[in-house]
Amino acid sequence: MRDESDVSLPTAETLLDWYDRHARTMPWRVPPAQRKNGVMPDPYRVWMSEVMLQQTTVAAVRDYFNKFTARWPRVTDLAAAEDADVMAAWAGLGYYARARNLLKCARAVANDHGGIFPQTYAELIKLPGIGPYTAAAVASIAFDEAATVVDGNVERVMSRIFNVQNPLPDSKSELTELAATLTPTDRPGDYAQAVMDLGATICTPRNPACGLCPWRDNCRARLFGTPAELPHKKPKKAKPKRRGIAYITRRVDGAYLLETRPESGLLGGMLGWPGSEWAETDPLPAPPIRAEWKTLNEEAKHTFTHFHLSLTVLTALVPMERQPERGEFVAEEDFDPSNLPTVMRKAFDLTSGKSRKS
DNA sequence: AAACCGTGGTC
DNA sequence: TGACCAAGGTT
Repeated sequence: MRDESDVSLPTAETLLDWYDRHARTMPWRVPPAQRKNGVMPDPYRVWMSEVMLQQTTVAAVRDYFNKFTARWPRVTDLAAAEDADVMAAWAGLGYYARARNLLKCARAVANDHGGIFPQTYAELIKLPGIGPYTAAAVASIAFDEAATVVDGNVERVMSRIFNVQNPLPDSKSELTELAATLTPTDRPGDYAQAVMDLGATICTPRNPACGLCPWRDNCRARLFGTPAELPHKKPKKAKPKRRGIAYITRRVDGAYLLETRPESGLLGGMLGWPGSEWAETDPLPAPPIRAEWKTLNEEAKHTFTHFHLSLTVLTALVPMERQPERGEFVAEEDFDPSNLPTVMRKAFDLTSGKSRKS
C-alpha cells in the first residue's frame, strides 16, 4: 500500500461477526444469539443502563442497575418514587443531575407518553437527561433504528481507523460524520454495542490490542501512524485547590444533623453535612447549631471534576432540646452513610477514627 | 461555546 | 501519586 487512500473501509459485517463471538454479558443486554431470534430488550432497562453508563464504567454501574431495576421494575414504578429515595439510591454513582433527570424523564414518559417509551431518536432526545448519545443508543438497541452512537469509545475507534489528527473536542463533528458512514441498517443495535465493546476491550486508550482487532486491516492509524496516541486532545485546565468546613452533629438520642442540598449545582439534591462554602480562600465558620465543636485531626480529601477539596470536619454532641439553624435531624435508624455522596461519606468515616484534637 | 458536574480504577 | 480515563448532558 502506498498511502491511506489504499486502505479499504471497515465493514459492519466484520465487526458484527466479531461481536457474535465476543459480546460481553451485561445485566441489561440481550445477547446477539437471542437478539437474532427476535428477542427485544426492555426499553426501560436500556434507557436506565445508558443513563448510568454516561461517563461511568460498566463495573461501577452493574450493582446500581440491579438495585434500581429490582426496586423499580417499570418506568411507572420509578415515576411514582419519592425524590429522596431515588437520590439516596444513586448516592456514590456521581453526576447527580443524572438522577434528577432520570426521575424527570420517567415522569414525562409516565405522564405524557402513557408509560411507553418513545421509539425514535427524534422523540427520545426531547426527554430530560437524554442527549445525542443516549437517544441514539436507546433508538438503536431497543428499537432497531439505524442511529449512530458516538461516545468516547467510538471517538477513539474512529480517530484511529481514519487517522484523525485534529484534536478533541474540535474533531467531534468530524468523528461523528465518519462514524455515521459505517453505521448499518441491519442490526444497528448490536453494531452500536459492538463498536463500544471494541473500544472497551481491544481499541483501548493505552496499549491497544491491534493484533486482535477485527478491523486491523482497515485501520489507517495502525498502518500509517501511531494508534495509541489517538485521539489527540486539547489540554485541560488545572484543578484548583478549595477548602471548606463540614459540621457533623450528633444529638444525644443518636440522630444526625443533615441537610438536603439545593436542586442545582454541585451534589444538587443530595443529602450532606451542613457546612461552609467551598472556596480557594479560607472558609468562614458556618455552624448549623450552637455547640462545642471538636476539630478532627484528619481532613477529608476529595477530588471533583474541576477542583480538589480539603474538608475540615468539626463534630459536636448536642442535647435534645437544641434547635438547629440549618438542616434537620435524621434518626439514627434512618441514617445510612451509603445514602451520602462520597465526599460526605468520607467526612463521616473520619468520625469513627479515635484520634481528634480539641 | 466553554464551564460545570462525581467517582473509582489505572498506570 | 497525580493525571488520565469512562457507554455525556445541561446551561
